[in-house]
Amino acid sequence: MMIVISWYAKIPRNFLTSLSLRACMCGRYTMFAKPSDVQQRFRATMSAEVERKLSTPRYNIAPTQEVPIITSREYGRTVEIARWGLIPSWSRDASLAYKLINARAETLHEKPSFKDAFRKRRCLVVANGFYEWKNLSDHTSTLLSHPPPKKQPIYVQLKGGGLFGMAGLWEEWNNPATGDVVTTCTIITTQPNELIATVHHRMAVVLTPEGEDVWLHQHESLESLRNLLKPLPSEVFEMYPVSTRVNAINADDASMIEPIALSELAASAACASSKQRSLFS
DNA sequence: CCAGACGTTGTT
DNA sequence: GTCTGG
DNA sequence: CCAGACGTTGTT
DNA sequence: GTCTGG
Repeated sequence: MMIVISWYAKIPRNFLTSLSLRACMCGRYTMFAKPSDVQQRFRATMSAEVERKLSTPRYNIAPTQEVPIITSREYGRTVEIARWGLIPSWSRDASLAYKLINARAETLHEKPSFKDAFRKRRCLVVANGFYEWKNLSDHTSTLLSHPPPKKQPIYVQLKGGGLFGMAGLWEEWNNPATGDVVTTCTIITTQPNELIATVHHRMAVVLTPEGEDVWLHQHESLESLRNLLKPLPSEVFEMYPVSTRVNAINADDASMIEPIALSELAASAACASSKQRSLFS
């Protein structure tokens, strides 16, 4: 903490106020609702196996892991399980997957990796909330000799903590090595609303229930689909800092989303502008 | 035509 | 599969 | 997203 | 630094 204070003293005021804090979107999220709540919220059916997998609440879902998605089938909506990280059907191997955890809304209609899935395989990625990491170290590092890298994880959810669907795409890939069919998915990102813009320049596309209906409808015009890929207003979200324990891949329990005490906000409190700091209270 | 890439994030 | 680069 | 690895040869 | 794994 003493070190943090000494940095603060060295940073020119105008520099501090122009500091833009950065973090990443959609690299980690939560889904801890009961299977029956998922069914009800999305009017979807699920197999016994899916129900079994959803019965474990998740507070730290990471790329490459199995996640629940909502797809639209001839017989209605279903909850299915997909691996997070899209593998296009034409991939020779699975190496692209770790790169394709997000798809940019602005360009997905023209990218070879997403184009076909955008037309034919849209889905909802079911979530209770997601994490962002505020990077508090980059600009200050040019002024200070040895600043320790500081990142503050922030949890974002709908006010009240309700379930929501993120716009996603899914694919089936045939693994030539094993013959297995692998179902994968990706989460679409777009420009942020004002609240999330204080943290980062991208955000996941969260749909309204009405938007979900359009997104999952099989024969929508590409234009009306693209119109859905916009940020929901700031007013529907709330966010707060959480423990860095979420950094550890294997940490996964309800304490991940507990607000941490202001006294634990060392670096973020020291570096954040007053406007950004107000978000913590 | 064939060969080769096919992506996002953040950081600089 | 589909697009870009040569 | 963060954490952790980052390699080959030969031997078992 | 960059890639893979979770």
